[in-house]
Amino acid sequence: MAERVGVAMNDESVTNGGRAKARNGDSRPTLKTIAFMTGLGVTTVSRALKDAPEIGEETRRRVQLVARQVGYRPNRAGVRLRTGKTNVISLVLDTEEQIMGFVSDIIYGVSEALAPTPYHLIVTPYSRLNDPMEPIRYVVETASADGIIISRTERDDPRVRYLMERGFPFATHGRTDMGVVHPFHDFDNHAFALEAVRKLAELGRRRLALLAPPSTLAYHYHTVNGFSDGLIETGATAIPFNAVSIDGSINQIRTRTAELMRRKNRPDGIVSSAGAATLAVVGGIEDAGLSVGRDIDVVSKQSTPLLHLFRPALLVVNEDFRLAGRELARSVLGWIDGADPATLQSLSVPQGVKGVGE
Amino acid sequence: MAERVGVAMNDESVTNGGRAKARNGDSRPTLKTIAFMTGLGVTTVSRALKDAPEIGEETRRRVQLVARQVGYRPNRAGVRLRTGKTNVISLVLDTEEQIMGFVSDIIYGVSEALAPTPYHLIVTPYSRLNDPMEPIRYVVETASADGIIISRTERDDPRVRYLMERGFPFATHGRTDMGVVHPFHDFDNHAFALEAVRKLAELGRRRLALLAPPSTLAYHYHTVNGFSDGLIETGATAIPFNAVSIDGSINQIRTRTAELMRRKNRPDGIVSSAGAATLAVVGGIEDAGLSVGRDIDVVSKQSTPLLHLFRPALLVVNEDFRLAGRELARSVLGWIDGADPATLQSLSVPQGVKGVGE
DNA sequence: AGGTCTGTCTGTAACGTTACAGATAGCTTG
DNA sequence: CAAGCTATCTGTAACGTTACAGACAGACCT
Repeated sequence: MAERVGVAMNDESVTNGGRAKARNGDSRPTLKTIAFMTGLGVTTVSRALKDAPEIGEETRRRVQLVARQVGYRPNRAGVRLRTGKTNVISLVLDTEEQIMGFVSDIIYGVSEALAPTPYHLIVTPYSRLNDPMEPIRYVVETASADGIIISRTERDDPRVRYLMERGFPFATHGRTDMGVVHPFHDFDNHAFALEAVRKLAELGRRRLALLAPPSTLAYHYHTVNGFSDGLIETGATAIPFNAVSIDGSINQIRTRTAELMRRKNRPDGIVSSAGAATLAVVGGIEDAGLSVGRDIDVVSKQSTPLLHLFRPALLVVNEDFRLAGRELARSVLGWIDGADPATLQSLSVPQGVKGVGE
Repeated sequence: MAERVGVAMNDESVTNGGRAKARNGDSRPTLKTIAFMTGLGVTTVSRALKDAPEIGEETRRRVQLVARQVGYRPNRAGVRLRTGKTNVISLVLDTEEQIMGFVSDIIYGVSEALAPTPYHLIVTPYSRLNDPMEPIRYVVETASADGIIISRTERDDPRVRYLMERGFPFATHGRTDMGVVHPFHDFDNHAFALEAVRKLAELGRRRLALLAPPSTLAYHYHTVNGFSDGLIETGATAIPFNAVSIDGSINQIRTRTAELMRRKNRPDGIVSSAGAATLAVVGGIEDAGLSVGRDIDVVSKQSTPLLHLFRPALLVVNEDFRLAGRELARSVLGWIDGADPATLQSLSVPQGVKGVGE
């Protein structure tokens, strides 16, 4: 048996005057409810709640008090229909993405940044095997979000071009190389690869291989360039990894690594751009009868501090994806709020190569 | 320079008659656009598009053709405001969740199931350190979704109680033990633990420890019961794990395991309920100077087939979280569509304990 | 012929919000 | 004292959709 709840109201069906028309207790309060309770017009209530200038101080306080009392929350559909503002950020994710939970870290990071705002996070999936433009077009055409966060950014990314043309707010995880200014957050992969090579050189390693991101992605180039710069600086030699990237399957990476390690001129140092891939690399090394830390050293990025449990001799550089999520969210929100995109770019600098326990 | 697009329309500001009022080419088409183009009323168009019965066959086809041509997509805000239907499913996630990407797998699974529907997925984060009811209340009170997916289900879960009372559609990841019928998807953790014990017994292991889920969660009990049943069946002995669950930190689990392994009556078999935790367990075992496969065997659940790369001797049982996501989505959608909740429960059966390469 | 039914189609109102264009009252100003 | 200002507050209309209550024609009965 339901208790009688709420304030008694004259639910007159006045169609034109409208002042007294209001819902009774059961459904959630609207502006009309508060208007009725305070004896004000809905317009006044609406403005009072958003601190508009032409509202009397006392009225404002009264309205806000009542609104708090009845637990008023603006109806998103109403706002959205009227203003076109969705209060939604769309995170576009590739469902082919492999293993290891950096995706959840990004999501949590974005959520964290969105929590104190009225924005909701909606996940828009796609498969990179199909058309990567499709989800972007969908969001823009149906205006289902106020901003978009993109990952797997390419050097010349059609999604970025499309969104720039339309002036639709977005931020990319990873920089592009298109000569256009847009918000992004990126990890400094050049610095990562450079420091990795330095570390390996320091350990006396001279023949280095790089397991890079797929060449379609922007940060492939940063990584490769950092690696090259490191080779030049240290005088070490590059041993090419045979047609495989961190996007390869576990088994593929493992096999290719084993092949590589059985060659005469095998590497004595490897730089790996992803934690999960590194597990496969180590598997391949050991398949070839060799041992990490003795025959070879491996420097790997990792997003979760687990690799040392695997092989204590591994060297790691941490990449914080939760931070990335936060920064990306801050960037899109900034753009939506009208900030200059040039000020919404951030780079996360690696904190150095670490051994076990460091 | 923008091309001239779209059909020329008389944008008369007829306020009452209304038939001819329509937008010109730039913004997205609405029912009014199609009504104008076909010469029909908006109501007719609306009904024709949803295959309502009282629309003539030819009219229906004509409307649908035009709609397709102009790329009509219903305005979500309009629908939502009018009908109260949000076409949104909320996935409520704990941001304290540790490591390893099973969260992304669930998200991808849910996305997959939602893709062919008009539903969007919104991620509603919370911290289990604060009030777990808060996100649920928020979604229900603001009617910001048509259905909710809950994880970290407890045996007697207040969220389930709350939602049942209000008849709000939801599905839980994990069963409850509350005597109420509600949709869920669960992995058969009883079977997992039972099979794990059997396998260990088969290998001659007699003193078994269990690293269980935290006792707040429903599947803690399934796991513990399966483990117990296995002990009874095989006559093996339980060695209690000292106050630690898979929710513990990596270091905590590692330390506790090492302590355990240094005791006189140390276990010669361990069952672990989570892949990430298992890495720590193995770390602890080796800290104590012992070796997996020789001094002890470990059976672990894993969501991503990576553990064998870590220690080939590990035994694993796979849990498919993408499948879980799909099933959870199907369950909520089913409830929303009015299906009997009793038919929306599913259990995923472990596919057996596997060694390397199996 | 008059009535009723059926198959199609129709306009109006409403969901909750905000932009806009006033309205009112009290004050100041010339 | 009229005119103008300022500080507050107001109602109406519109965003795009669907529920509802018809309206109209033609067919079918009696």
